[in-house]
Amino acid sequence: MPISFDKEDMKRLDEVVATRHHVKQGELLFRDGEPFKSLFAIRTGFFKTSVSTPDGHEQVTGFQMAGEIIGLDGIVTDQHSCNAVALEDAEVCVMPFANVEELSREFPVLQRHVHKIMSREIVRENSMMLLIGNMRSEERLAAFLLNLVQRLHARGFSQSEIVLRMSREEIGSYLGMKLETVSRAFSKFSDEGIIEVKQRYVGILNAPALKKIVNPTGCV
Amino acid sequence: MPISFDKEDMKRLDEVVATRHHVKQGELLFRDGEPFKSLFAIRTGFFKTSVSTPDGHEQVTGFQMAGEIIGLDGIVTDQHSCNAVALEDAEVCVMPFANVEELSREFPVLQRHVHKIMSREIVRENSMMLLIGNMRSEERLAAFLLNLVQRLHARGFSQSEIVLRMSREEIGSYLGMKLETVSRAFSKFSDEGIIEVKQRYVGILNAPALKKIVNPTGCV
DNA sequence: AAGCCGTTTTGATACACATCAAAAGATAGT
DNA sequence: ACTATCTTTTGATGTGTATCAAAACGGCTT
Repeated sequence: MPISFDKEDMKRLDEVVATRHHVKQGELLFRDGEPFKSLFAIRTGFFKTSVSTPDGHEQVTGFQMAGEIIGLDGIVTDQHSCNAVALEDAEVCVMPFANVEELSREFPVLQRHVHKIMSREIVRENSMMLLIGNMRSEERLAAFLLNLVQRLHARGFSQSEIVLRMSREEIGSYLGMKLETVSRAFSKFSDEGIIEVKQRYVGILNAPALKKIVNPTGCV
Repeated sequence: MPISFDKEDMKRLDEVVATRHHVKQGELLFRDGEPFKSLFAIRTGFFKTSVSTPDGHEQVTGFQMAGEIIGLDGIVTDQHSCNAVALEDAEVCVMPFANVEELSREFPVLQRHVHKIMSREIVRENSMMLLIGNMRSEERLAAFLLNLVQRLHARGFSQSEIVLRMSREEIGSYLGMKLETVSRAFSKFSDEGIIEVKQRYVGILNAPALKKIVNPTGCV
């Protein structure tokens, strides 16, 4: 948090994130239809969120990692409208939304922060629509991998190595393609020497090439 | 607005929506990259928002009508990240975001309202990802038409008649398909007697059939 | 009313991805 | 270590939608 607060302020702000919660791999943090009470800040671990069609088809709507906030979908109806599943053992801060709102009124910086988080999610989903609606399968996977390393790198992990926490099927669902197509795209990139794949480990050997796949007219 | 304010309050709240702005058909309300200052509440008219790939491909991210808010994308970076174009002559209320934030701190109902609007947009985009990622072209168009009449009906328009404000190409961009495919789906529905199409006029003759196309296992 | 332009429709063909199928490889339990 | 199960890879085939092309239609200008 960029601004300095006095001790009293800090104590109040701490209250909002006081309680923590552990979620084991495979467990739900919340599910579609459940009453909404709190946002969750991920401390450690990795989540996926997803929505479903009535006939059971799942669409992964996002993958979230440490430092990211989940649960924003629940605000509008006071009910969650998606499922959040831990893809590895995780710890979250439970932030009762009533507290968040109360403190936001008191601390403009926090208010601004909350607004930015929600806006960021809207912008992210805009770009996902662009991705799913306009790109072909290999472009989607390349964009996905670049996004993932970039976020991991921002958290102090390697700039060129990923250990995927999700299956091919989950990647496919997120990107609007079938698991076989995901696998084929991985193999193709691997054959071309752009990446190195061993199960869920992915090494990025040629990042510029990946970027070029996403944006063929590499005019940046 | 559901809650009652005293006169002084109303005056202050009015300030936030004091200035109005007219946008002619085809004109931009804001464009990608432009500094973000205000949200816009649509009073009359019809807008589309879109993002673009570097190579010029456009993805329509939404169609907005009276009563809806646009500009939320700009909050996170203080820059707009999409374009908003009027599809018919329109009037908007300009709501400087600094005012919105200030008054939100003062009036919890307003704060709650702002949060819900942002959350609603997040949920809408989740369902768009599901639509584009999992459904076939005819299902997408059916869902699109149902969504449109529902929103129009909520504004006092017909439950079964639409005058489209957007071209086949714009519909296609929004739904992740080509304009020819949109046209073919329209023709198919028309042949089947589900809808009546004459240019941009669409009459819905058999709403249940449309719903069944979206959700084949009509278990609701 | 004639001519021009952009939009929409319709047809023929091509291709990207889905689907179906099976083998190979990992992972877990006994 | 060995079987059972799940995940991933790879191949063969099918299909939905894109692409290419041209005609039909409607709106606008003069």
